[in-house]
Order: sequence, then structure tokens, then C-alpha cells
Amino acid sequence: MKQSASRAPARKPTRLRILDSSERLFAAGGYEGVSLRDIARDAQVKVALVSYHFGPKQDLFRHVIGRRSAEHASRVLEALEHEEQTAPTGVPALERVIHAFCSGSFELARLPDAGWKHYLQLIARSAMSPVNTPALKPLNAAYGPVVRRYCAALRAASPELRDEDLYTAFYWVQSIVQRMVAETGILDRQSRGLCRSGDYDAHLARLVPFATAGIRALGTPRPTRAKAASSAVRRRAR
Amino acid sequence: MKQSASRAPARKPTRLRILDSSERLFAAGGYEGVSLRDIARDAQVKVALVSYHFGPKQDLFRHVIGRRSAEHASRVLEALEHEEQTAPTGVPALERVIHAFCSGSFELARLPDAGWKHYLQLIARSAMSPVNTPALKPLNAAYGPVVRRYCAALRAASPELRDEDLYTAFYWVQSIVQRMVAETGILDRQSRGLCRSGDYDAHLARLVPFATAGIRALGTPRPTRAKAASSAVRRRAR
DNA sequence: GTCTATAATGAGATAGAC
DNA sequence: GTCTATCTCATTATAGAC
Repeated sequence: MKQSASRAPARKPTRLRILDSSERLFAAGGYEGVSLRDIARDAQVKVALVSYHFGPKQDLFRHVIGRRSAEHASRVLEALEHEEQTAPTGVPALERVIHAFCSGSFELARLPDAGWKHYLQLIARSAMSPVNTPALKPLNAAYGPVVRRYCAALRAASPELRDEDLYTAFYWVQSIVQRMVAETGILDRQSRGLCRSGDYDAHLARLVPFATAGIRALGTPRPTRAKAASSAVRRRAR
Repeated sequence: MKQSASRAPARKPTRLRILDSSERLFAAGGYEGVSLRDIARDAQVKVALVSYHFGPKQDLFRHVIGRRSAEHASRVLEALEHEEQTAPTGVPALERVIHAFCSGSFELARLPDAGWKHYLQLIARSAMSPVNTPALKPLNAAYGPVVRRYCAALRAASPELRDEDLYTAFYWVQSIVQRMVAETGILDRQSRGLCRSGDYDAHLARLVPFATAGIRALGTPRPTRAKAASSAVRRRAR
């Protein structure tokens, strides 16, 4: 909390500038797509300073993740706990669980501090890699409890669902949330500007009923699944 | 179609081996995460041969995309056209449109030829980058018509939906499909082995009713959205 | 088509002066 | 903490012999 003595425009501390630049560039270019030199240039420091403060590149990357993962995870968890405390029966309804999960990330994505958006883009990107990104272990550690608690809440909210349906459906909700906070611009283009990536109010208002109805539909018995699969799979003309 | 004269184990042509290795490695490591040397080693050729056959790295990447994008796009389109031809009214029901879209990719993902899986992983990964991957323009060209045709079919199948809801919901279905064919292994771990990434029959049997019910729910009028947004957004304790 | 050789650049990391 | 200087290695790409 010490303040600079001069009247010169107070520059952010070096470590912070490096972290912010890393976060932004890693989110845009991926771990391998960004060099320490890119980061140093963006942060307006010499390259050696990056290594001095954070060691090897992998450690810098883990610092970027570790700076926000715990707070993100507790945010999402607290949203669920708030629902559990305010629900009359102690068991929040399905749509409240969905709402808590989605809004927990959406609220961070639209904060004026763009850092949160970059962080969320970064983990969305990391979660799409089929192979071990340097952040895989720390991410699992941070978000494992979140997944477990939400699965338990979903289980309580929809006892008619089978476990496989529940896990898969929750995975799909995660996929959608990560995709939206990634703000790739694809939706804006596909809709010719009708939908805007940053309109999280609209996304939330649509996603909650969409996911709720989708999950409920999995609980209602449906044809033996052989029918749905056979009709088009057999058409192998080409 | 010429066959080798000797009895030695027929090796695939060089260009093909390079393309297959590139596809596999790019899918796993991303464009920047894989070097031409990695590819040459995997394909068991000298590095110079890669440049000789495909020019600079970006051109190689575009060759990898271009080799399958047209066929993938027509597969997905043909699935829709087949539904349109067999539907009594000429307008396939919502769930048939969803089914056509998902099965069009799922069928390719589980072919014995792993190349298709790698290709699908690669485009799923590229679609998550917030910034221009070298494949962005060719991908838009190949899949633009697919998106337009499916949006039109969804519009015809659910006239009660607003355009914004339709575009967003279809974008979510795309997100889920891409996520599933990416086969990251995350779902397997979250479900502790209960769900398996490669079980596309199960995925399809769940995704069609999930998405159908989700989209239908967007057509039913719902509270002014101010309610859903206000209840939890205002809790900003931290 | 395939090879060796090499050019030209950029990468991550460290040593040591200030 | 910050800088300059440098080391070592890997990268893409090309030239030219076979």
C-alpha cells in the first residue's frame, strides 16, 4: 500500500504489469503462441525481468492461472451456497442451480477490469486442448470441488435423472459457459450482429431456461435410443 | 491407384504421411505448439521435404484443413437435405434438424480412420481461439453455408422463436458438438468413468432431446428477464 | 523427389555489473 | 530490482547436389 513519492504518473508495479500482459497475451495466443519477448514488450520491461520475477515460462503461466483460479472457484461455489441457504427446503430448484453456475462466471466476464475476461478466455482455451497444457493440474485442483458440489446439487434437484445423464448435461452447460466467456466473435458473425458476445444479461436469460428444460427432458423416459440412432446412421451413401 | 512393384510393406506416399502427421500433431498441440521438425520426425521424413511439398508452415496448416473441410461440410448439409426430402411436409421437425446436425459430425468422429477425429479436434480447437488462427478464413468459407442452411431449417421448424434466440441456441448446439468431438477426457474424469468420450451413440441419444427441449423452452414466453437477472446479480458481498 | 548443408532469426534462460 | 550482454538451442526456410 505504499504510494510513490513523486508526482509522476504512478505506474503499476512491475510484477503486476508482467502478469497482466501475460494474461492478456496468453488468452489471445495460447501458451506456445506467445513468447517471453512478446510479454516483455507488452509490459514495457526487459526480457530478463520476466525470468527474474517468475522463473521459467511454465511458472509464469501457472502464476497467471493461480492468481484468479481460487477466487473464481469460490465465487461460483458461493453462488450455489447462497441458493442453498435461501431455498425454503434447503434444496434449490434445478433452474436456481443452473443460474448460480452460469452467473458466477458471467458476472466476472463483464467486470470493467478486462483481466477477468482474459483469464476466463484463457481457461476456456485450456479446457479445449486434448493434451496437457501446463495449467491442467492446477486447474483440476481449483475447480474439482466446484464440479463435485454442483453435481451433488443437480442430483438433489433432479432425482429422476440417471448419473450419466446428469454428468453429461452439466458438462454441456460448462461447455456453453466457457464458450460464451471466450467471446470468440463467432456468434456475432453468425447472427450478423443480432447477438452480441458481451450481452451477458441476454445470455443468462436464455441459458437458464434452455439448460433447465434440456436437463428435465433427459429425465423423461424416451425411446430405447436404438431408434434415434438407426434412422440416419445407416445412410452411408458416400 | 498405382501399386508398388516390390513386396516391401507399401508405405503411404510422402505427402500423405506428412498431412496425416500434421493433422494429428496440430490437433494435439495447436498450430504454434508443433514445429515442422516434430511433424517431419513423426512422418519419418526430412524437414526439408515438408517445406518442399507444402511450402511455409501456414500453407501446410491450410492444406490440413482444406483436405477435409469440404467433405465434412457436405456431410452435415446432406444430412439436413435428407431430412428435408423425407419429411412429409418438406419441413423437418426440430429434433430431426438437431439430429442431422449432430450425427453429421458424430459419425465422422467415430470412424475407424482416426484422421477424422484429429481433424474435428483441430477445428474445435481453432474455433475456441479468440484471435485469427491461420485457418479462420478457410473455415468460414467452408462452414458458412452450413450455418445458414441450418438456421433456415431451424427457423422453419420453430416459427415461434425470435431470431436472437435461434442463433444463440444453435451456437450452443455447435459448441456442444465441437466439445464432444474434441474428446478432451474431461467428461470421463468428472463422471469418474461413468461417461466415455467415444460413446457417440449415447451422446446423440441425449443431445437430441436436450437441445430440442432447450430450444422449445426459448419459444415459450418467460418472465421479463429482469427478475432472473436481479436476484443474484445484486449480491456483491465480496 | 529426396537429400545435406546452412542461412537467418528468434527462442528461453543466466551471469554479473549497477 | 533492473539492466546489458551473452549462451545455447530450436525454429523456419532455402540453396544446391544427387
